[in-house]
Amino acid sequence: METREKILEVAMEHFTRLGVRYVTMDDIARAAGMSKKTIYQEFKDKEQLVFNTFENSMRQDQEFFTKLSEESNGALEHFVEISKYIRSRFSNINPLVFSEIQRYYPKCWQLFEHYKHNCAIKTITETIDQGKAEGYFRKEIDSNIMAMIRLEQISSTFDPAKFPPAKFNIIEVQMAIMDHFIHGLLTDKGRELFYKINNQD
DNA sequence: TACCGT
DNA sequence: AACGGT
Repeated sequence: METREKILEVAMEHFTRLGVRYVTMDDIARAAGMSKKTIYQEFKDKEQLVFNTFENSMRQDQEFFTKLSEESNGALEHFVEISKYIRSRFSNINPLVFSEIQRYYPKCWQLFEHYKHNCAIKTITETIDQGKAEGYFRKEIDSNIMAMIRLEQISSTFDPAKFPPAKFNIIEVQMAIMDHFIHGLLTDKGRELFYKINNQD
């Protein structure tokens, strides 16, 4: 594997599991089996490593979502698949990582914000529109407003002031909100399919 | 790996 | 004292 990719992979695993500030450059060098010098040849400083690590991971997520929407059999299945992905993806993430990045790595946080406003809202809006056309989602709802609400819901689960990790399991909160959100969109026909999808596995 | 500055 | 950076 390429040196740079190896570093990004090790860094992502460490940052998400233990927290960005807790993990030192020495830790990453040791885990990647290389010297710090090698890391600093690829990345200017820790801030850049953090930025590139999350940038890389978001790119991978984006690729996954694109593939998912190409393969999906409709908007509702798509939402359910995304829900599964989120569950697996976030089960290993220390929920404190996001507030940590917001506070100490503002450039990296801006990357998240940029993604939210330029990609995520568009993708969710399109999926809701598709579900309407398929007759699974209510036509009277405003797709764009619901997409924005959905993003705010997801963001809120990572805010320790709203859902303290000591009291709440983030994955459970995510799943509860997702279920509630989808029910708000569904037509009778959609609800029928939704129950069918949920009971098949 | 040892070391320095913060 | 610990950690980023050389």
